[in-house]
Amino acid sequence: MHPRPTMSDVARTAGVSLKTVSRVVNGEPVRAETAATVHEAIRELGFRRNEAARTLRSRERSRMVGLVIKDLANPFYSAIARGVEEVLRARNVLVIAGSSDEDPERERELSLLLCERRVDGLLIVPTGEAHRYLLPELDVGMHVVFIDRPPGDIEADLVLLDNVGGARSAVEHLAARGHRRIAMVGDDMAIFTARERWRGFCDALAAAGCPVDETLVRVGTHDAETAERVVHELLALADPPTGIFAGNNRIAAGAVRALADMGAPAELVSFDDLELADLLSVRVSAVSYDPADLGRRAAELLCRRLDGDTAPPQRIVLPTTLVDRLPLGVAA
Amino acid sequence: MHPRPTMSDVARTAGVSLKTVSRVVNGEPVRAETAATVHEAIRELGFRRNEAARTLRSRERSRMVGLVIKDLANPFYSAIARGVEEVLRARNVLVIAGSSDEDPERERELSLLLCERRVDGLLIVPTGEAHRYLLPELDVGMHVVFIDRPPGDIEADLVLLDNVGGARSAVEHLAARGHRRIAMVGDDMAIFTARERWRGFCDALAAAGCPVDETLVRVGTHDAETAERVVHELLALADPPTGIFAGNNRIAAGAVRALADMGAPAELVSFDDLELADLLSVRVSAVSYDPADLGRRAAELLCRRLDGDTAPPQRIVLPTTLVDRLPLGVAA
DNA sequence: TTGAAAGCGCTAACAT
DNA sequence: ATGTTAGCGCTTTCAA
Repeated sequence: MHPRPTMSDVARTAGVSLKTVSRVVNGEPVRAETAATVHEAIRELGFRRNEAARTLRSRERSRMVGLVIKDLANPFYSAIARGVEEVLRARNVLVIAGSSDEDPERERELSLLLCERRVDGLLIVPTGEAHRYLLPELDVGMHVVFIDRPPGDIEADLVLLDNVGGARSAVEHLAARGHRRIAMVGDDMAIFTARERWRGFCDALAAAGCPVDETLVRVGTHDAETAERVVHELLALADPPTGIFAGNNRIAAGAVRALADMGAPAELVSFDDLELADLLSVRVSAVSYDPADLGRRAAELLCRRLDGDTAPPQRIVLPTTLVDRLPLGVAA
Repeated sequence: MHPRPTMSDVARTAGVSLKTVSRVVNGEPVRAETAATVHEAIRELGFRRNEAARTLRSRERSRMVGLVIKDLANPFYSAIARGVEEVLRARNVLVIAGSSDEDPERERELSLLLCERRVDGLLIVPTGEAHRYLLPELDVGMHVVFIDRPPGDIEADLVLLDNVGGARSAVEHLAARGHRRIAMVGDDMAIFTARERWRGFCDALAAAGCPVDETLVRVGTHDAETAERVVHELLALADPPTGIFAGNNRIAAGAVRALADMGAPAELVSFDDLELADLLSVRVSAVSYDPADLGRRAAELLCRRLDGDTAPPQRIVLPTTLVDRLPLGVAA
């Protein structure tokens, strides 16, 4: 194993100066014969330019951006990563991605590690409420775009889903099918998207002239197992719901289990679509959207900032679509 | 917006030498009072050390590894990414991840970009058959571990699933249930895993004393739509199969659609498990495994190499588990 | 067209 | 305990 050759090594081997090698590597004008000699030396030594050194000296951007998401393995977030990559690839920018696991401290740690690496920008699906630690970085020109949820205590660019509108459309869908007793099973209200979806749920009920029945509202449901239990409880009520709005796909999966178990005595609409939904034994309509779009739009916004856009912080809201999979005709 | 401060700036503000700042930042012994002054200046200026410069000078590792997978958004590959991250986080190593989209040229481009960034190692789910372009990098000490498929024309560390054994267990499962007419719907035979699973299929049939019926073998099926059509065709045969082995989850999804459509006249086993499989209208057993393990094992192997292990290229094969979801009793 | 010298932001090796 | 000098691998600047 040889040590990694540098431009000096190439220069020595080719019998030219360091600067000439630099010129060849950068495609600057050099006599064809000289260039050939240098290329020969490059091949012989297996030289590859050190991008970190180049960036340091030339004061160009690092062409890396940092992406902090909840969980790389979660399809929702990995789709975001993919959208980000799609946009940045065109600019030859690489993505350093990391999972925060919903731990604000880990999110902070990761973000600051990325700043030390001098990424050109940071894309964050925030977990905590405290983002003041980014202020010094914003001050010295780091660009940050938040995705899916707003940051806690700073103003910054933001790309969101239309959580309120999506939830509203789900409940309108149920109301239009004749349901009056509509339940909501939602996630922890500490989560921004859960609060927004709850707002949409209430809006739609109000618009439909249905009072909100507290006994039919179960927020704070964070996993599929709990959701399954909660839906069982709802269906066991004396006056059970005939329509159920599941606040996310984890909850929907639990709800599908409970409904399948009880012979589907209620209709289900889910925020987030489910894999192979058309093949499930229980019909489920869904508030659908392309999570990759969140990543794409955030990356595009970041690129505009890198290109010098200094407009005040933007807030982009992406629409959702309702996928109707409930049986034809009106229920309840 | 201030320019980004350097250690010199901090030194000037604190009225000390550059080296003293370096000492403080690195936690080397410094008089408490001096340290306080320096910390004050660091806070005031919003200084954060440039990791690229540090790495360049100290000749330490970059603490970044590159991960090249087929598609960041695909749950199989994003789970690999997650496994990699899990192992590397403990070492404070960040992951630069990119999608090759099954384009060997893109894979090459990405890998070499990562080498220019001087990542400490490369984890690649290879797509092409040509990996000689990595030889110069291997020669100067770059560490490469391949995941899920072997590289084309070089020797290197490798972490794989037991494709042959998994496929064999799937077909044994069907044979044990009394099936004699077992079909295989497999992916393109240009793909390593498809070839291996085909081998397992043949092995198991031979062991069960079933001849391989060519009319029941449909390889070259790359997407769910094709799989659906192919399974329809199989079921429409004069002497149709009673058991079907789907070579991957895309194919299984198509097969589930076709089977649901025809009233499930055959039993299905899939290589790769399906999301919410227990809730599908068609029962499907699966050859299951933890894709994150592929990433973890590969990252661990890489770490051993970084720690100086110079043993010859390793080949790690991870076992699969059969998840039996077919109805009790013997079919066919 | 080519080269020599300086320096990006930092640490190593040596002063003091 | 603190500072000075040199230099990581490269590009910039300026000179030949």
